[in-house]
Amino acid sequence: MTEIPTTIKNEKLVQKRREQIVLAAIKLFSEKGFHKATLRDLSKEARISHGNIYDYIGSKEDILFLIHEFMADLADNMLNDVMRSVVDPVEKLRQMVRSEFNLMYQWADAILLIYQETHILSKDPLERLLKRERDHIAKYELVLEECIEQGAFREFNIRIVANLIKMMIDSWVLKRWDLRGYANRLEMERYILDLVFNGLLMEKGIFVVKPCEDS
Amino acid sequence: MTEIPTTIKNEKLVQKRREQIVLAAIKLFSEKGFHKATLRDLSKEARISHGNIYDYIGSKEDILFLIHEFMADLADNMLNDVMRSVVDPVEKLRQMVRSEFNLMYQWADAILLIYQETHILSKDPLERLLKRERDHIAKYELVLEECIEQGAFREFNIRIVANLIKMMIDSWVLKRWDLRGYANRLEMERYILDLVFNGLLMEKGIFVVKPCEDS
Amino acid sequence: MTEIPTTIKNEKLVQKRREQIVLAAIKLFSEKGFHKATLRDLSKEARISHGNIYDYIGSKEDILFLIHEFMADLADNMLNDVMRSVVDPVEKLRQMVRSEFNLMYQWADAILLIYQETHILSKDPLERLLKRERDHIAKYELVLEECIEQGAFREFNIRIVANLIKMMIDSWVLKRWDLRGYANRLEMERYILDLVFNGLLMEKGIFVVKPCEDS
Amino acid sequence: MTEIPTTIKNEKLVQKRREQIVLAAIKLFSEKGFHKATLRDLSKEARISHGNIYDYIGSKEDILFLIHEFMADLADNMLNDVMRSVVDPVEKLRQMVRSEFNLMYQWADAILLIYQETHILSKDPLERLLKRERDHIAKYELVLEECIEQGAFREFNIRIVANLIKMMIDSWVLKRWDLRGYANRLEMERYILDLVFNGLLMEKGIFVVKPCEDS
DNA sequence: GATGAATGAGAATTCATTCAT
DNA sequence: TATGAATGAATTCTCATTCAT
Repeated sequence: MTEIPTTIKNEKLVQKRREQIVLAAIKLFSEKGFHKATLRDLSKEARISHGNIYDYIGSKEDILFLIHEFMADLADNMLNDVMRSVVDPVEKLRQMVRSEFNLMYQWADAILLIYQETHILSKDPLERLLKRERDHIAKYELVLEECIEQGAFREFNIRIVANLIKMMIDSWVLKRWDLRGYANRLEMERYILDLVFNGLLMEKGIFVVKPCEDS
Repeated sequence: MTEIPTTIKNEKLVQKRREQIVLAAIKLFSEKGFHKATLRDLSKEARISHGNIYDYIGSKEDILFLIHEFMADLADNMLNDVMRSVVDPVEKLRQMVRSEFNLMYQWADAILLIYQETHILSKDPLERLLKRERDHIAKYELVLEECIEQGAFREFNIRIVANLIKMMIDSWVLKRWDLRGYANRLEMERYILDLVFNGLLMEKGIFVVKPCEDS
Repeated sequence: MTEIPTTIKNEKLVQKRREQIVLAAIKLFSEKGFHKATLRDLSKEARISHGNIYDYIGSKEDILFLIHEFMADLADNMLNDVMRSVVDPVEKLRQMVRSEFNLMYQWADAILLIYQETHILSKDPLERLLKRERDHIAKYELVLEECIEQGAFREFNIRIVANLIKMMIDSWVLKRWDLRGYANRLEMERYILDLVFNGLLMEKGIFVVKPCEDS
Repeated sequence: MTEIPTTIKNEKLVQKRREQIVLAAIKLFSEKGFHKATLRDLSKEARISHGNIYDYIGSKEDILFLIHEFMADLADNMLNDVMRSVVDPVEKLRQMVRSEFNLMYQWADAILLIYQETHILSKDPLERLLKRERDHIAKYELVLEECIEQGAFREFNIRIVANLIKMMIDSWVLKRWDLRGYANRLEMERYILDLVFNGLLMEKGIFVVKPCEDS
């Protein structure tokens, strides 16, 4: 599925070494940033000789892509599990948010890295990455649609809501310095869901947000 | 206010040259990324000679900081204007969101840059940057508080909501590839406010988000 | 006769594998040059596994030496055949030139390679190589001597003429880009012999090349 | 005339530094070969910092091209001088050969280098190089033509003779190990001219080299 | 203040060679 | 014998930064 070139024939070994590389890279790149981390450091961290690394990747940039694939696989599995095991759509959404939080909590470094460094990728891998991100968001869209069909949610632009929800979850990573200490992970989940479900207004319909001509 | 060192006495000139540098840097860093853009390119773009740049900054990194200061100044002025000219807190919030969108629309590149590259900054300038970000969010907190006091909004963790709102606005830049084509800027403003104000649920209170023990 | 080390006992196998290697190397080195051609490519071309090559050679450099030995063997056999089968010395010379051309025509790549890359060899193998080149030229010297003794050729510095003749033949390879299209192989043979035998002057003796003090 | 890229604006300086580089390169590449000589060594030899070298060339390969240009300029000037100052065509040819020898004597290393390493050049510079070589040979062709017109030389394929003469001269460099000790430079000149003018045969026309069908 | 030539540390990458299986 | 994974020395080139003019 991944087309990163390798000269190694043993597939199992490729899998294993790449995981070594990815894990070491998440750690190192998070500490020093992608550019300041050298492949020499990385090879030490991954316990692979630095020449050998190039038997498993084509360039330093590829590692960024591998990190994303790694995370995307985790996220896919996770959401698929939830979507399979929960029936009620609103509850499903709730569980998805919770799982996403769980994942993010464990892999905060990797997720931040993805936000910060993947713009470095060249056209092709970048497109693949965006495609996978898109597919991820699409799972939320699916559930939102079910919520609306079931009559629990009012009509809304589904894609936008899906993205906004994902964004709010990610804010836990992107704004950690400003949020930590003000809520723990569980509260944060709750706040987000509460906001998304109920909004801020005291009374429904009091404040109608009208279409507005530009200033 | 800025402590970036300069050997130049004429303050006006410093101001002017630094703006040249910042504007050129936003363009260049956005196109190529901070690391791939060289100071040679930058000096060409800024129409300042190569060596002369170092009379106005101490290091390449400083430019990142200057970009943030530049943007933060713009944002401050903007929000201050709104807060001064509007009385009703809910309306004030609405106008703030709109202004923020306006700014972001014009400076999308710079904002993305700040998300992606400022992690490079070393401790001191990074702390100053975070402080300014904090102050920016604090303005939203202020208004949210007013909304609650006035009885328009229910009680909520203000800091979190403020961050979530800012995050949703920024999603327009961070997820542009997934949102563009699904809403224009004005619709996006509306969607966000609608979501924040009213939530998704058909009927208020139907779905109570309970505190939840962890899984 | 060749002292390139090998760990392999079976001599026939050594012979066979080395020929695989030499033929692949001529092709590859000619296409890419000695340095840009990697042993990985070579092993693919030679259909020998990467590591196995080192059971038949000691270093990449050795391959260059093997190529020369291979060519020198061919050339020796060829000249020996001619020298054995022709009696008249002038005719013998003529046939030698022709055979040399024939060989060169088939192995142009290898001969060019030898001119271009053997300077890489280290002292010992280089000396052996030069020795064999010397022996090759010596065969021409032998025949030239016969021609003079027989009274067909006038006295001349034999070694120099022998080298000049060989050089002219090789020019077909060394200057192919400038000669191809101006003469085919057969004409070229004829031109060279004509020049060597008759010179350019209309009338014998008109232009005496005098010993000359330097400018 | 040379399109090798430079970031330096002062043309005189470019000229000067490039000469430093070329002279150092001839020495170093001759000693170690193009590939084994590192740019670090070169920079030391040329007394230019190794970063600075890249302000005058685009890549290591370019140096090879510069060497050829340098030599070709020398050769052009030299031949032009002779052709301008001598009238009699046969004498002109003689002087050209002598001058060529002179040049080769001083720059033997560079000429060998050109034979051995320029095949490394990529398409474009290689074509330019071959063009200049062609132009060089063409000067001999011109003079040969005059010799024929004047009735001194018999008809012959001019391009081929021109190349053969040049080749014989170069043999002094290409086969130095086999010729040195057998003739000094002045004798060598004489031998070549004698051979080219008079041929080897005792009597003119005794041995007619016939067109020959292939074997 | 401005210019642009010079410096040199540093990094990714390649590949001949080794060696366990 | 053969395979192919692993090693690590070595090298080109880049570019932030300095400094003489």
